[in-house]
Amino acid sequence: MPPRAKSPPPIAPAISAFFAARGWEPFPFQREVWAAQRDGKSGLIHAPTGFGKTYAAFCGLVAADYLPFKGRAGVGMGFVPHSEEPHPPPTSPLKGEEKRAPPLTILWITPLKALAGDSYLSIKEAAAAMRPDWTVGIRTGDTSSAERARQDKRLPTVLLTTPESLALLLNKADWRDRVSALRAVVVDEWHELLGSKRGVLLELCLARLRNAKKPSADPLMTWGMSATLGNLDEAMRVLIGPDAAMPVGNTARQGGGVLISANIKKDIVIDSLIPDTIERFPWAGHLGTQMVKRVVEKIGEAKSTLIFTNTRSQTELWYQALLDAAPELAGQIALHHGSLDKATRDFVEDGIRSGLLRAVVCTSSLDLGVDFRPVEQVLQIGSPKGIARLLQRAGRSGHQPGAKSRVTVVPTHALELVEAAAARKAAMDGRIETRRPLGQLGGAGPARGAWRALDVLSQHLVSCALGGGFDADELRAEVETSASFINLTDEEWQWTLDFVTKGGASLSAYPDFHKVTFDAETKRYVVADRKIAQRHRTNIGTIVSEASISVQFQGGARLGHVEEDFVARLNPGDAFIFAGRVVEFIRVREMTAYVKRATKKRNLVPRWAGGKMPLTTQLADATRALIAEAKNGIYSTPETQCCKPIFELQHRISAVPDEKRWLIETYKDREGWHLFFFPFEGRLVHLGLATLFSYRLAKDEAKTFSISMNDYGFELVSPTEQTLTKETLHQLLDTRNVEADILHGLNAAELAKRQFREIARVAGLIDQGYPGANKSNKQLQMSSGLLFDVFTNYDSANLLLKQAVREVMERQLEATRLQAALLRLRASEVLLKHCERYTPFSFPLMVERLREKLSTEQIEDRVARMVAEIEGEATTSFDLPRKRKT
DNA sequence: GACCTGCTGCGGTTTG
Repeated sequence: MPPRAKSPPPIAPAISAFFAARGWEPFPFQREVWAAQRDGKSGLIHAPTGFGKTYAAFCGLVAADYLPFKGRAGVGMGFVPHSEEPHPPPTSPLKGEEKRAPPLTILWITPLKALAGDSYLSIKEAAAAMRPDWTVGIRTGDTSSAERARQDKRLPTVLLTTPESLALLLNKADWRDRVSALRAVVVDEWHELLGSKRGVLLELCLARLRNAKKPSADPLMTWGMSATLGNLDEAMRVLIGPDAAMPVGNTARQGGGVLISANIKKDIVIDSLIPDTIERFPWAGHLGTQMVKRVVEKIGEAKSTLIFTNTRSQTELWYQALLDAAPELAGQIALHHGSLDKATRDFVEDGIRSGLLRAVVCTSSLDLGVDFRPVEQVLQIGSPKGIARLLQRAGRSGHQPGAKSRVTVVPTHALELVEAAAARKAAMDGRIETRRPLGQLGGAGPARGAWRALDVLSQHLVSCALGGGFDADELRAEVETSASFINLTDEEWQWTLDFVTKGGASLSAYPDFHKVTFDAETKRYVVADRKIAQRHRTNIGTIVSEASISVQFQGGARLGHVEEDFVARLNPGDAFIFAGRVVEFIRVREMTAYVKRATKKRNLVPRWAGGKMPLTTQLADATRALIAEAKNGIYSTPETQCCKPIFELQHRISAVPDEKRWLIETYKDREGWHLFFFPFEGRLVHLGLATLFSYRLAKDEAKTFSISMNDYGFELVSPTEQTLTKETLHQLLDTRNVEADILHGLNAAELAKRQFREIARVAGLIDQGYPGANKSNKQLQMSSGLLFDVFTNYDSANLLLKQAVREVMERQLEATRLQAALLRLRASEVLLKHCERYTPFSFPLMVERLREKLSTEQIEDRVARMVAEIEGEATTSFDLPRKRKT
């Protein structure tokens, strides 16, 4: 008989003692969490950070595992178990060894490696106090090979990992044995994964884990933790899978999910830095550096400040601007963004934690992750773009129960003041954005135009073939239990299976694409080729980044990375600002740009091609509502009050729209006929509308339009006469054939081709190369472009091609939102104004368009002239975005 | 000497 492990201490007192020893309040909804976990249910916990969600979830699971499944009434913190009879301590399957830790019992998934490390410390501490027999470990890409080897022998009782590392774990042939004792999966920051392909990948892995449970075993619990979302119930359903469809209360096995939404009152203060005189405040621009003095003052008011910006280059510029304005801050401020070297970022993060740094200028790289207690205030430079986003950032300050979170929006142009006020109103009313699962549009459930991420499914099929092989029917049934693949059609399933086995219709001649083979003996799909297996494992995951070049001091430290295109335009001797310093470019060798400290003046800042986030629907709605107030002479916020002169001018020379009326301005000058439309629907929808309108206007007679857009509206300019009547407008707003017309108007093939790169990568059509030896962007784009052409010509039914078009429609044009916008505009009255000059609303659109076309000198002249024209009505300066001279 | 537009995230190995 194998020796029995030492009995763990009674659990309830251990949990109570753990909390008591630290003087912690229990998590306010702890009873609910634990009661659900005791009954083997799954669920989602939503509460502000700093209230002990992690401990609540973990301790409950510890107790749930410890006590027998039936007949428990509760544990710890005032709960008393019905039965004092604990589970028999786990015994080792390996003979002759003493005191083996229990096998993998809890899987803890985080979207960030850093978060895994952070939670590890908390969990390790809690486990040590309650279950000294448990082991806790981390497995991410950073895990050492020694630790990997240890884990490969035997996984720890609690394993913290990422979705990608979990997928890799399921690639191992014996994964089922390793998870046979698994009781619960916890997904931290689930909202970060939901709505992306990473989330889809995780859904598939969770379906695997659930399905691997023997019917006789206790069910696998899934617990998620999420920030505030407008659709928490949907987020929970997607996470916990088919459990959610079950009625609550029959048996523990069938219990539906438990949504624990802790409406803990968290004080959040949102305000704006109001410019001294709005008359001198820009109408356009994005940089906002004219507020630098005010920001320096703000920094002085708090012990520690996070300054969020919207782009990486803006971070670099603001860091320099702050140092220029307040040289005494040198050494007390730092910057942080995703293209900086990890060592620098770690250094900065430590500086915030220890309170050494006064202020850090950052991008959303600091939105999430480790807790920064010393942070007292948050500044947001420029539009926050969304309410949830602003709240997330506000939450980085006042990071403990009872403390106030505060964020101050620093506007970069006048209308951003209105956005800030709108965001505050919406936040106070609890109007928070939803995050829809990928491919699911409109209301709940698969809607018209819904699409499925078959690239992720393809990757998953190969993983399953590697992870012990699969039976097609069984796997299909399992896949369909994940929310993303509910109602998967026969065609989609068969196509994907063909794709991984034969490479689809056009690649059947190439054995490299026959990844999965059918093994007649075992009657299972497997991966027979070792090379294919290895290549698959090195390419797992759904994140596709732009290829980049590292920047490194010659013979010294790495600074971070910039994009190929930027480096391609540099000549040796050129200086640029990067990582908060001025460096001089020397040369490129093997995907590394070598630099040295620059003696000359800086003149360049790298630009990165990142996402162009539009104003969210909720924030756009709230902004329109405040503008409508202004139209009626109501200025209920300090921000709109400040903007009063601008609204009055807009009203005088054009009109101010409201909820029932939308504004179109026309204007004619030497350049041609200008049409300005102001739906206030966010820039992506505006791109779609601009494309749609220009296509429809040009359908009958050949015409060309220049287009520009921002989050408030868009402009069409025609060199030939273009007038607009209410009749033509009616035709423009026709909701029929919208997608077809947009696809005609856009170079859709080109867009889809670009989008296809990501799909080809995720589906395993192209390799990224080994980490550290990544292929260049051009290589990737070339091979994915080649495949795109091959499919288009020889395999037009390829479902990945169709997915590429859907992704362009939904991600780049927000087609669903566009349809809704059309309906709204059709139902509204139009205010059609012919204007004699540019207005506060149209001015930014004009600047936006000129920026694309004109050189710096030309644009300066033009803008100066335009400002002069407006002068007298209201004077304004402008913060003009400039084209870089290269 | 002006003045700068677009976020984040992960991942492999081992046969001497």
